[in-house]
Amino acid sequence: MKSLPSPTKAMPKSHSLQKLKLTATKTTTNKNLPSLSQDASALIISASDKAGMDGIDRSKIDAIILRESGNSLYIQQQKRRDAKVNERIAELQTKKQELLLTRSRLPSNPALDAQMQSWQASCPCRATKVVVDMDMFYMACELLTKPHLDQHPACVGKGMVLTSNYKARQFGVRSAMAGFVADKLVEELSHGTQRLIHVPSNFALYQEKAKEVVAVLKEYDPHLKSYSLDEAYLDLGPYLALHLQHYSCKKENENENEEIDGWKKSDAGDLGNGVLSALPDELHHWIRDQLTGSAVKAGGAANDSDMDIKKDKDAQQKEGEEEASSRAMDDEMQQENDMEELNEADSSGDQDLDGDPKDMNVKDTKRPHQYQNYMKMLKKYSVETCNRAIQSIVHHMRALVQIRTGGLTCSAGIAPHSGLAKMASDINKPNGQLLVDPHKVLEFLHPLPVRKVPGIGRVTQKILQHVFQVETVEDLYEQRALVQKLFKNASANYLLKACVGHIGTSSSTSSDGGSFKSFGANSEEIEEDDHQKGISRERTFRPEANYQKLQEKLDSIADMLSNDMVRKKVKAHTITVKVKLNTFDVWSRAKSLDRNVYIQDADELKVVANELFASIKAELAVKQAKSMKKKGEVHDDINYNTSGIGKSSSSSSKDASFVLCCRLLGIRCYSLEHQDALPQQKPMDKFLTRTDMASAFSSVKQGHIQDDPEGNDEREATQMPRNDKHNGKSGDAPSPENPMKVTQESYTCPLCNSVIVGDNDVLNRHIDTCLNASTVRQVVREVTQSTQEETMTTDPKKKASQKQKLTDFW
DNA sequence: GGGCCGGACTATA
DNA sequence: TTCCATATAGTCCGGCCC
Ligand SMILES: Cc1cn([C@H]2C[C@H](O)[C@@H](COP(=O)(O)OP(=O)(O)OP(=O)(O)O)O2)c(=O)[nH]c1=O
Ligand SMILES: [Mg+2]
Repeated sequence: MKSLPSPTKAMPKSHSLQKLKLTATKTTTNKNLPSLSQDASALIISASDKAGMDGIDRSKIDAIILRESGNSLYIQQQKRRDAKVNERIAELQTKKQELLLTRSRLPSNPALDAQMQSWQASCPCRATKVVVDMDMFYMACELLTKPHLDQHPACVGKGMVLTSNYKARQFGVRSAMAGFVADKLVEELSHGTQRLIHVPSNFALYQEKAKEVVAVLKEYDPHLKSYSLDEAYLDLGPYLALHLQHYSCKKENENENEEIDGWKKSDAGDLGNGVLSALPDELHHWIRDQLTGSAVKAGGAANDSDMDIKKDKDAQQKEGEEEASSRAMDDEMQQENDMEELNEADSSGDQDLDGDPKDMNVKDTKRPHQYQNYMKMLKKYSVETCNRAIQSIVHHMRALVQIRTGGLTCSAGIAPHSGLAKMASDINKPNGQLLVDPHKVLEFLHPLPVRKVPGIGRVTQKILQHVFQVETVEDLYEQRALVQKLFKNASANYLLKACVGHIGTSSSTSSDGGSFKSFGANSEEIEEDDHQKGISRERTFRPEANYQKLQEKLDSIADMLSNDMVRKKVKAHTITVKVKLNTFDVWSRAKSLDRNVYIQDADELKVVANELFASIKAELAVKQAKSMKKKGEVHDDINYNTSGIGKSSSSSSKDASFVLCCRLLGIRCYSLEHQDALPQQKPMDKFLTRTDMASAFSSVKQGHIQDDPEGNDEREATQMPRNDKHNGKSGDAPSPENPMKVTQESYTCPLCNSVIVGDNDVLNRHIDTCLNASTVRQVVREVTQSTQEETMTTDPKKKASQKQKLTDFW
């Protein structure tokens, strides 16, 4: 029912929007689930409205997607997920009613409004933050050598669409879509006229091209941040300042800049005289050298003495020319200052010149005074002048990217805040750019659908829509009082800041648990902890139920991950194993090693991973046992117990044993530390044993080129007899998995796998026994684990005790 | 009450 | 027939320990 309002198209330059304003009360009465589309499709399909200028009816696209998706296990899982979201929405609606009581809206909160005012006021007075986003990146890289492909709808990725060209987008084909669905879209919507071409992904190529792009961009901002291959966040403040300085020296077109003279003279003096007639290229080279020159110094210092940067401050200062600071001076920073001192924002920062302790104490290490100086310089020029200049600079920059990469185009957003720039970069998407005037932030922002705000995804959007009747950012602003009350701190703050344009770093949301996190803001603030937080590997495969085979897969993943860690020279303190059942339900279990214990070795990783995997299996068994007991009995239908655990094959006998059937396994490591920063500590060497064979992997390495995320490679898969229902359980080996089918009236306990003869009562009694054995979990763990003699483990003691229990239990 | 953990969720490319 | 990925990161909350 009620389909989501078709997302607005790629927002043409003019911000004509379509906010269906549902004024006033509207839902005061319907307490629960007003009009939540039980369809689930709301959360599942569409909702994206990417830049793919489509010429085809959106409803047709959605219809095909829905039809092709059918009622697959995947879709079923999506619906379960959607149902949970609906529950949350219902809860929020209730809370909202409690808050509102009879009122239609909350009274304004002066404190809140003041706070928002300050956020708004902290907006940098010039738009210098730039976000560069490559156009259909992967595809564009492929088109470089296969330009003919662009004449047809095409995409990168086989099983999954990683990205697509515009011809394909017209048919609704977009990122993260299943390949077969994409095929159908093209076939049907072109009336059989065209077929979607799939290009295998080639990460090495994308990385290579990305490197070329970054090389160009760094000439404009040596401190740029890029969070993915196709995106970069830069702050052209310094560049812009030097650029303007040059021209103002050249001709006095700007009256406003008097005080700035000091700067001009000292820094660009020579340029002012000798490069007056510098061509754009020469000017660029000069500025580039100015920036990179200092960047090198600053960068080096920063990297080396991460912790002592504060001390370096003096040193840096005397240098005078280094401006590494550009990074440090960030929206976020300003914001923080504003928060505490609720003033300034503009002109100030003089004090900073002499290491101000207060600023320092806050995590922020280096306080780029230099950066502030550049910003001060910019203020000497009118907003219009700055806008014009930076537009031109960015235009040249994009052209340079295209030239240096042999044809790749990109789009850019320019704004006073990185988040805004990010949003702006999407608007003139194919090979275009857009600047958000510092004075017209809200005019740009408010008409946009909230989904456009980085950090607000499908779920948050749905919540905002159904609980607050919020469609656009302006609607969100209007609901600020309620938003503040119903969302958790971090989330509420993020949303509130966002609706007044203060979009930098993000966070996550979801009011009662979720969270939305955004990405690094612009060039600074976050910078300091740019160290990797986690590293992981996961693999999807044809659903497999044989535990041993699954263990082998897990081991292989551990090998890959270990290699990655060795390459990156990091060790992990916490390991988590992720499992996706054939039902698409995901489970994970984590374990932190003993204090100060970090691992990297493949074999050690395998031990921990297997342990965790076993524990997942055990817990799922318990889960099934409980649900089974609750339901009163074991039946042989395809019970969809969300745990996704199917009972073993035997379709005839009432077999309660469960078979953990997964379609994906993954290992994630976090709490990372650089190996060199760790004391040699090899605690409990005796347990680590390690037959050195691990070193075998160290060889080769083609430089961690990310694997192809696009589902099916050519991994055997595809073929395989697959007997009807219940994916075939091959003749399981000795593993406890598929207990030989038992004759009628006998059950197999999902916990201990022992065969129980008797009726349901008997079975339930037995299950109770198993469940009551508080040690079940550990037991199972031990069992599966025991196979790996030499269990290293970080807790030899605990291990021992478990072993004890194990023997007791059994 | 602070800090660490673990597990579920959300988000982005 | 086939038949929905991979890698990273941040938030929130309940538990547990001290
Ligand atoms: C969105 C998305 C992108 N990607 C990859 C493929 C994309 O080419 C690359 C960059 O993502 P995007 O910038 O989101 O998309 P794009 O560059 O292909 O197209 P656009 O012109 O709209 O910017 O990241 C994925 O692998 N999975 C995803 O879910
Ligand atoms: Mg892109």
